[in-house]
Amino acid sequence: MPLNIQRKEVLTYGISMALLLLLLKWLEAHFIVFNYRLEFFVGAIAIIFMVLGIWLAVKLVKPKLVIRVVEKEVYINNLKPGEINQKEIEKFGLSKRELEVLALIAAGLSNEEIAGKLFVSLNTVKTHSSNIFLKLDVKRRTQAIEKAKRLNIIH
Amino acid sequence: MPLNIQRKEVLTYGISMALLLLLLKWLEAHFIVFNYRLEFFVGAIAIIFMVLGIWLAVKLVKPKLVIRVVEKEVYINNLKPGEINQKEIEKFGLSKRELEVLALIAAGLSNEEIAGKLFVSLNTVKTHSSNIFLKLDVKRRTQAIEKAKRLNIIH
DNA sequence: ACCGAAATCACCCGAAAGTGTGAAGGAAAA
DNA sequence: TTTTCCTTCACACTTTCGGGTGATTTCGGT
Repeated sequence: MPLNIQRKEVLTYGISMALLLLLLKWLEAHFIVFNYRLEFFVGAIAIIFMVLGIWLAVKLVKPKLVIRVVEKEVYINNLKPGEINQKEIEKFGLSKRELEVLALIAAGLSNEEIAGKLFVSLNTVKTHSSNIFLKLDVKRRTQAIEKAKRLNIIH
Repeated sequence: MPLNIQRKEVLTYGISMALLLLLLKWLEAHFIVFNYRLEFFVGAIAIIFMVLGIWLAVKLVKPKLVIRVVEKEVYINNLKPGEINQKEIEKFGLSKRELEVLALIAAGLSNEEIAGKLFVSLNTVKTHSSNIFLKLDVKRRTQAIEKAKRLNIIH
């Protein structure tokens, strides 16, 4: 139990103590104390000093610290994993179809496979990918993948 | 000052109080108390109850609750970003040079650019990348990127 | 000293990717 | 209604990629 007793508080306590003893002396001198039963007198003293003790302790004892550690999950980039950055997409003006193609490119599909999956011709996929590269300002599909992943345009 | 007085503690205090009063009675009954001066007796009572009060207060003062929020970074896959999975690399038997080439492929470089960066010929880079595709069991560089990133072989 | 893996390079060929241009239909906006 | 954008497709052409084969050098381990 760490007691952080400061000089000022001790002084206050000392003065209180002295005053109480003075009162005691006065009571003894005037024989008033013996008008009451000894138990009552002792009980009063006990209560007074106990209250004083409680007051002292509450005043001076450093509050107990209970540290409750709460873990807060923090995602890097303010983005939950797998979340896409809509603002970046709008910034580059990528259309819905172009995003589909971009995602499939990043998945490692060839243009022909993409064409098959989207039910369009190979030439269409080529056009889309060319437009993607233009809008993203890249030269190759691998660069497009890198940039798109870095900017959270695709997961 | 919030006092959190619990039933058990109050009981303990009550018993202590009763014992003390019993002691007092006994002392009074045996007239031992009057062998000493009244001030000493009262002082003893005062000190005892003050200590009791202090003890009570210290015991019962509600501990101050401090909530400490610890930010915990959350990563997918138990791997820190940029951390690589050495076991996967060994599983595929990728050499050091092949890893370099793989990283540059994933960075979006062309074979020629990789050759320039590694001070080797274009044919060497082609050989490396072919071996990479064989070891990773993929057909294209984009597939290699996808697989390598998924398995944390590269960042 | 020898072996095997790694790294280097060359050449050829076919496949895939990317460029440029043009065009047509449809939907939404001005 | 006109314009703009999206989507679709074609064709020709260039570049890059990837497979196959073979060769040389270097380096660590037995």
